[in-house]
Amino acid sequence: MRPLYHPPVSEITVEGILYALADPARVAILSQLMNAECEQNCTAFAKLGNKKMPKSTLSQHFRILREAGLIRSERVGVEMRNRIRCGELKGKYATMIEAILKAYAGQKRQKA
Amino acid sequence: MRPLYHPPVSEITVEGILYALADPARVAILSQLMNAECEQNCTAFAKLGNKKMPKSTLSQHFRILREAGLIRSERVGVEMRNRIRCGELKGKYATMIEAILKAYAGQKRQKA
DNA sequence: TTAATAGTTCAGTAAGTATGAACTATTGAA
DNA sequence: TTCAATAGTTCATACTTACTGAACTATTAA
Repeated sequence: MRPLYHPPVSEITVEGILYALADPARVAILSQLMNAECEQNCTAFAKLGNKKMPKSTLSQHFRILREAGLIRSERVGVEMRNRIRCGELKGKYATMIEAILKAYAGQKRQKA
Repeated sequence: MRPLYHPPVSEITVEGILYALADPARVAILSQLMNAECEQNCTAFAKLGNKKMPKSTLSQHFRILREAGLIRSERVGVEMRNRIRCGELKGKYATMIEAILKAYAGQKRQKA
């Protein structure tokens, strides 16, 4: 099992972040991680938006979020703890990410 | 030649916009359209970011921006005039789009 | 008509995505 | 230890999507 790659802040790009967030499932994950205010394991997201997701798919979503520089994953015992890279993203990308999450939230509210 | 499709505001989605803007070429187009403050034809973008782009590729980029609801294209004589759907996007998505363009601009400045 | 301009569409290939199945890593018994 | 359970990761394959040269469409003008 290859070690998880976390890009340094200097390698994080706007297009990488947008690519990662162009999928509602990944935005839902990020959103939940943000609200949780604490790290969560992957299984906490097994069913997002009333549809259950295969764990392989979920794993890919986490990889993409991780490699975009949005989250940090760390193994603790049998599980993988994920948390937002808040401190590192602040300043450069915080405004954009917040605006995206807010727009998604507004859209979700409107559909309901 | 099939008629160009412009989604109504109700069909514009956050994920669609993010997908469209997850490509630097398309962001460059949108950015230039925004700064131009007037409509521009496609050829105005033939070389973005110091690399010339095949016109078929450019055409696809415009189609994606159009179908995401970000721009409106209209034939005028032989050329196709493109402009941002400013008024329609205001309120719902303006903040997000501005934040994205600003983040891209910051990134570009830093690379230079 | 014919040519020029400005794209659009098609076709083929290349690259990316989703997911079941198999595998890895860790913990906790028996 | 060995076995099972838990929590993912990686692989293989099918499927979808993107890039781009070539062919086509639409408009204008000579």
